Order: sequence, then structure tokens, then C-alpha cells
Amino acid sequence: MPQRKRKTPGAVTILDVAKHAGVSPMTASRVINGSTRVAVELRERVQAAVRELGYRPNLAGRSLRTTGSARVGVLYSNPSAAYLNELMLGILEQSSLSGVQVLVEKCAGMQSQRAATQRLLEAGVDGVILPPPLCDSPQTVRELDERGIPVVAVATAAPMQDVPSVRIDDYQGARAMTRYLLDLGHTRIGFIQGDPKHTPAQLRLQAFRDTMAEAGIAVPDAYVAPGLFTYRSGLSAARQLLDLPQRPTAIFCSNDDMAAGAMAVAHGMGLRIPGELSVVGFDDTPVATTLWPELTTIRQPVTAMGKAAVSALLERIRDRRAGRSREAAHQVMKYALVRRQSSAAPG
Amino acid sequence: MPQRKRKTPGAVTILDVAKHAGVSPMTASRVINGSTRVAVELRERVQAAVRELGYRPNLAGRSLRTTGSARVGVLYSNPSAAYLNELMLGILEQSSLSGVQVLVEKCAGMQSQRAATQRLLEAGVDGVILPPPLCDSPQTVRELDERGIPVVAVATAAPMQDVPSVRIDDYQGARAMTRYLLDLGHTRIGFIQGDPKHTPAQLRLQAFRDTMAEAGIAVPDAYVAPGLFTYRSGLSAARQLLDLPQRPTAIFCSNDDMAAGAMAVAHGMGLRIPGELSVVGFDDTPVATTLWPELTTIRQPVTAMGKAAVSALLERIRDRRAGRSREAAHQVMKYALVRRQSSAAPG
DNA sequence: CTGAAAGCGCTTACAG
DNA sequence: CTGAAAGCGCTTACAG
Repeated sequence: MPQRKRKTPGAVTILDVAKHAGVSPMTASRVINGSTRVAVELRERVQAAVRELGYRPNLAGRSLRTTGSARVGVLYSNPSAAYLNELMLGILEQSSLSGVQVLVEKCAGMQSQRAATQRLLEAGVDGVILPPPLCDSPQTVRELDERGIPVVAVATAAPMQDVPSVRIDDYQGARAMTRYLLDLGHTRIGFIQGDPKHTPAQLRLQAFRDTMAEAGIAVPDAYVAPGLFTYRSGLSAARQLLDLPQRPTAIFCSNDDMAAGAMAVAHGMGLRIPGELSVVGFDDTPVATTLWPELTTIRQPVTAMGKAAVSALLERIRDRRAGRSREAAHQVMKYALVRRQSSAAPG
Repeated sequence: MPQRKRKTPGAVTILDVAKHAGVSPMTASRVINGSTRVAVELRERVQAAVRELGYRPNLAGRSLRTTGSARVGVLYSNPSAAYLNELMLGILEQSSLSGVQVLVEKCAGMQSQRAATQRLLEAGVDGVILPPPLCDSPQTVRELDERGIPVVAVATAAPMQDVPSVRIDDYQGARAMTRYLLDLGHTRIGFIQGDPKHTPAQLRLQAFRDTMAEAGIAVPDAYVAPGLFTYRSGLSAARQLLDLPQRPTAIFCSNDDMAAGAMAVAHGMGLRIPGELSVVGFDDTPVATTLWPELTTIRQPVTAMGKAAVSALLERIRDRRAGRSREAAHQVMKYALVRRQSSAAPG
């Protein structure tokens, strides 16, 4: 007999599992989704069948039934390319897992932001993810909120009460980094600020100041240089700091891109890193490991945050469709201080 | 009446469109998918309905019917983090659009590669995407092929006859870059090779040699330094080149990461870029715009290549399921020479 | 605790 | 050229 009915390899469905285990598809579904209300024996038979058949649920089928047809928008303005890349990786990965579509809109300035929001709405998105710095724009959040579109803010340091957020504790992270430099023996520590409109930037600076004050070390005004999170702004800030008569022995940059800029300046001036100058960053984007020496920084689990943002948003969307209403969840992910070769005790 | 039946915003289905246009869902489907076999009048009514209702097809529903349940594997070994990030972005984006699932496996060395392949097969993937350098591993390709798993090779410079591939023309790209440096007036041009096991690396070197030869300029052996596509290898290669008694006025690096390394060395030696040394790269990853000065490089549309790879693989999978067999398609994407600030006429 | 029925949104055959 | 029927794989109510 010609193998007309032969399944393509890998096309094991939940019906195959059910048949193989001698149960109904429903029972198989319950086991696979971890429902407790299944007899132990049946559960084990289903689990065995899943293993033997190599079953993997088809997410298109699942999401068609559960989420219905969800669409998630991402509205961003001008974050670092590397940061956005990593975040999008997480967003797309989770979207694919959850079977939702992703629409991305870029905007620059308030006017183009209204237009971008409009495009997202016309495309029928059911919720929007706001990466920094838009996560801190009350107008943006309000505009979406007024139209009944759920929002999740990513990496805001000042989460709004009723807007779910995914973030790390920027204050504690910057505090840990400052302590680390102090413990190495540095006392003349320069700081390059991030974009002051961006709440994490404010918090990182505050943590730096507080930690220095607690250590009883005065920070001259000239030791805190303005920056905008861009490489270019890191360059000029570092020049400012390194041209001081009494220059710092360490520079704490509010992100990795600015640290890359600071390193370039130091290299240009012939300063050895970390021998004559320690440079540390924040975020741990791919740039950190491309630099030489590799950058000591605070690891922010950006990809995981992207995934978490999608999950949080979907939960919000489902609640809304079901007419439920819950308090906004604020997820604080773990940061990590990653020691690499760009920092050492002062020479 | 309580709005029990009210649709959630954005949940416009093809049935809504059909009703609004006064046709059957099938006719609506045909119009939406661009079938020509529809009367002009009906087509226009459907198109109007799509516009007015803001209809967007639900891809989960579509893919459930068309692709069935496809799963795509990505098997990679050790490419640059930035390169892989960009590629994955394209792969995930297209997968989400096509409603297919993505499974990613990393391997290092032959043994772990067999294990990774095994895991992908057990997960029931219907096809595998091979980024560099695995795209050039005949063993890997053969192993998958023997089990009847379609493969698409990304960024191989030596596409195998019967394995579909997505790539740029590395030879022409490297040729264009070499010409560009020659046209600027450079004659002492150093070259940092990529991993010699990687076919694009071979081709880029060959193009460099050929173009120099055509220009009648001899390339001393010492001007071609070995590298492995890593930042670290770029560092030592650049040291080698810049320590020569008669050092080059320009360095052509086989990728951006190595160019970043070369720049660091130049900065460390106090060489001004591009005044005293031009540095150029290849790929245009995010690193290129993070460096200072920003890097002149060959733009490879990596994200688009990721999308194209998924599409090519899906086509292959569908053909296979339908029992069709076609010749393997080899897609050559456009590169672009991006002039930035790291290159200039010799000082 | 278990299962038969129905349907998520879409498109592939199959009739006209 | 157009449409009624069926089904992709899964899970949500609804009965027992």
C-alpha cells in the first residue's frame, strides 16, 4: 500500500499522544498543561506517550484557542541599537512561543509619536510594549490608556502605579558598582550621566551620589559629567573628566556605549586601562565584550526582560477580554555585577 | 442590552470582512491572498472592506491551515554575538509572520554538534537553518540531509549545488572595498583575514589579492595577517601589521569585530584614525556605529537574510510535504559600501 | 476526575 | 468565477 497516510516526520499531534496513552485528547491536554486534576496513572501514561512520541505542542493551534488573535505593538524612539536588538530578541522569541504577532513602530519627537501610535491602533494591536525612554513618557502612556490599550513599561525606574512594568533595580545596581570601585580603593571616581529625561539615569546618578556620601567621600561637581547614553556623548564627557587638573582614577559610565566612548578617549590620550584608569559601564550589551579590555559592567537581562514584557502584556490582554481586572504587576529582574578586565585598583 | 457580543477591538476576522463586502469568506480570502480569479467588482468591495475595518489576517489561523505545523531549527556554533543577534532577529521576525516555531541549538566541536543535531531531530524540526560557519560544514549538512531534513545555508561563500542558500557576493564586496581604498590613494594596504575555515573569509582575501594585483600593486606577505573573526584576533593581527618597519596606511579587516580590535591597537599606539591610519571592516554590525570614528564597512543585510532563510526553508518544507521537488534556490542579496569616518586619503 | 462537543481564524479541496 | 463544507491542532466551556 502506498504510504498515503504517512504523517510527515515531527507532526505528532495531541491526538496521537491521547491515542497512544489510551485517553481522551482533553486528558492529554490537561496533563501537558500541568493541570493537577488528573489521576496519577493517566498522567504518567500521557507523560510517557509525550516522551516516546517526541510530542511538542503546536503553538499556532494553542494560541488560536487561548489568546485568540493577539497582536502586540512595540513603540520605540531612540535607544541604543544593541539594546533594542537584545530586547527585540526576547520580545520576538516569546511572541513566537505565545503565538502572537508583533508590530514595531519607530518614532522621533512628539508629532511622529502620535502618528506611530495611530498606525499601531489601525493595525489593531491589543497592547503595546514601551522600551526606554518612551516608558517614562506620561503622554504616551496616557494616549494609549485613553484608548483602552494595555501597556507594559520596560526598564523604567519610576513605574506608574497602574502600568505593569519589567525592570531591574537601577538604584541597587549602581550602588553595587560604586561600592565595587570604592572597595578596589578608588576615591576619585568620575561619573558620566545618562539622558536625564530617562528615569534609570536619574536613579543611577542618585545611587552613585548616595554611596559616595555614605563612604564619606566628597564628589566635586566637575566629576559628574552630562551624557545622553550615546557613544558620542560618552566621548565628550570623558574628555571633560580626563582634562581635569586632578583627573579621576575611575569612570563609572551610565551605560556601555558611553563606556566605549570613554575608552576611546583614554586610548587616544595614551592612558592604560585599567592600569591608569578604570572604566565601568552599565547594561552588559554585546559592546561590553567587544571592547578591549573587556568591560566591567552591570548585567541587565535584557532578552529575558523582553520575554517577560510580552508575557505580562498577554496576561493583561486576557484579563481585559475576560472582563477581569487585576492590579498591575511590577516585575523586578535580577542584575549582576560582571567583573572583567577594564577595572582594577588605582595604579 | 449589555454588550456581550461586542468584539474586542482589533479582532476583525475574515468573516467580518466577507459580511461587510457581501461575499463569502472564500472570496474574501482569495482577494486578500492576491488570487486573480475574482471578479473586479467583488475584489474592490473586499479591498474596501479590508480598509474600512482595518482587517489584518490572523497568522496563527492561516499557518494552521497552510504550513500545518512547521518547526524550524537554528544550529550555530560560534559566530560573533552581534552577528548572531541580528540574524536571529530576522529569523524570529519571519517565523512569527509565518507562524512557525523556532528551536535554537548551540554546539561547539563535532561531538556536541551530533548531540545538538539529535536534540533538534527529537524536537521534531522540519528543517534547519545553518548560519556561518556551520553552513560550510559538509558533515553537518550531510548528517541532516541523510535524515531527510531540509537545510538552508546562510552566508556561505561556497554554496553546495543542492542546498538552498542565502548570501551576499563576498568576492564583489571585498573587491569594492579594496577599490575604494585604492581610489583614496592607499597603496600600502594591510589585510586581516577571517577564520580560514569560513568560506567568505577565503573569498574576501582572494578578492583583496586579485584587486591589488590588477592595480599592479604587490602585497608583501607580512601585510596579510591571520585572524579568526574575533576581536581578540583583530588585536594581535593589528599589532603585527602596525609593528612593521614600513607599516600600512590602511587596514582592511575581514569583519567589524576585528576592525574594532584594530582600532583599539591604533588608539593605544597613539595613531590618529583616519589621519594616520584608515581602518575598514565588513558586515556592518551594530559595533560599526559604536566605534569612534564610526567604521567604514560593507553592509550585509543580515536581518533580511535571516528572514529570507526562513522563507526559503518553508518553501522547501512545503514542497517536500507535497511531494514536489525543485532545484535548490540560491539567493544573492545586495551588499553596500558604507562610507563613514574611519577612512580617508593617506596622510 | 474524565470526555464529547464546539470553535478559535483561516484556507484546501471539492462542487457548481 | 464563486461558495458550502471540512479541518489544521488545540483548549474552553459544558456535561457527567
